[in-house]
Amino acid sequence: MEIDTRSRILDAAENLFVEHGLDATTMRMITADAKANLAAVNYHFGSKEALIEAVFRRRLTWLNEQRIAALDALEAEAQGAPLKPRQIVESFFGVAIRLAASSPSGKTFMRLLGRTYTEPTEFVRRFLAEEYAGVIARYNAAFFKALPDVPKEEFLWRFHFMMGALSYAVSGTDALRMLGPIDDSDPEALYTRLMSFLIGGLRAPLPEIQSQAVRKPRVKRAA
Amino acid sequence: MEIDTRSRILDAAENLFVEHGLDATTMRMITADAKANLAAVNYHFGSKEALIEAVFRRRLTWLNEQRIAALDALEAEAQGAPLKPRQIVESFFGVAIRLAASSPSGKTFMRLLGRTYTEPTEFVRRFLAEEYAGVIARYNAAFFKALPDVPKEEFLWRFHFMMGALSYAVSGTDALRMLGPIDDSDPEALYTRLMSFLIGGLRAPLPEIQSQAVRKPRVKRAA
DNA sequence: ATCAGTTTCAAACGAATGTTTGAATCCTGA
DNA sequence: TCAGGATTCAAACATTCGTTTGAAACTGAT
Repeated sequence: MEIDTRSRILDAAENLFVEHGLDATTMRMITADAKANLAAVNYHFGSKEALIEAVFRRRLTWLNEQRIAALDALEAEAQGAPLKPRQIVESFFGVAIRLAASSPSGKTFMRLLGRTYTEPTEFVRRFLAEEYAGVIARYNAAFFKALPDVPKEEFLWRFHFMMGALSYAVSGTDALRMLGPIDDSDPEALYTRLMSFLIGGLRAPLPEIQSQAVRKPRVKRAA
Repeated sequence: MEIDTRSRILDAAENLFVEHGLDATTMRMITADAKANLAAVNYHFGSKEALIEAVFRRRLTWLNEQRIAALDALEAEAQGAPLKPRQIVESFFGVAIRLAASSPSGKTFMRLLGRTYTEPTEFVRRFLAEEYAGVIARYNAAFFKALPDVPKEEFLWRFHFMMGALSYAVSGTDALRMLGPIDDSDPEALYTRLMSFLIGGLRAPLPEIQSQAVRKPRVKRAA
């Protein structure tokens, strides 16, 4: 037994959460996989909820730091000029895809994360929002600077759609496999494929929304 | 009490499944909401799993029949000529969006469905795949006829990405709300927004995948 | 070698789960 | 009107869940 019990539990939990979901993964499954006693989770983490939070925080904090750093680097290089939308998208989603591609456990985590956005469990959503608040604010500002003509609401929706595509991209190809024979062994290819799709969606002509309120000035092309 | 117990249970279960997830929704919550006795679910459906299956089948069968019908209508009108990719996408995703927009319970169901694609529960995935098999085959054929130059694998990936965007589009704006103030009250606007995004993604330039195998002849534009 | 602090362990806890039971009640057709 | 099947009901079933407990085992510094 090389690694300490705490880390073994984190790893085992991460894998089991992806495979069975948060609720369906029991303490007994986790401790059995981690070759630890049943009481070990409560001893090291306090509760199952605290363990879930620890599993997410371990990776998510790092992930969002990387995103901020990527944006910092881009903005430093641009010296005050607006970034290209493509650069912004690539820095945000690229970090995620690369994490998924870097290691089996990274992929495991990204699958878990993608699924959790829509998970209705209250406390998970709460600290997810909390963990994301800073990053979103930064990227929002960068996008508004890059595309001042695009209404903020339109961009938010597209960002939301992009998150959905990312989620499915990493969230396992189980659903995809039922559509036909698929090769998902090449992470680099996945990155390229997803990026093309995301940029295509982002740059699509803005729809003409028939709003109940006064119509905003129309912009034909997003970027 | 107008409606019969069986229907009341189906409606209550559908709502609760969206709000709390499949596992976290208990028989006691369902029967309480449906104003029925605890034993009623087992009496009318046999088990909780059978109830879940019934909840999905009630809507999903109808949904996919609509999709087939929409495709039939388009192909009849085209008289053997290939359809435009935009038509195909609109007929597949449009049916889903319209169901979500048609009624509160329709929206409820679409949110549930979107979340379930990535749900790891074995038996749910199995009959989901089974229910989708026919539709996917039809749409695959239509797409290949419309875009014979696009490698089937590329299209499958983009279809997968589009499903992700659809999922997030309907799967509640809980996640979206944490990004900023959002108005999701207008289903028509959502339909238009999502369509623009999907078509933009579908028509994006094909990525140049550096495959390990022999490179397929490259096509610069998908459609 | 001793001992305080940390970690592991087997066992049990109460609460909540899906399901079953058998009697009570409702409804319908003869 | 009344028998008989369909439905509802309160109660209990066996399991399983996350958590707690108190003793045993281990660890490293004095």
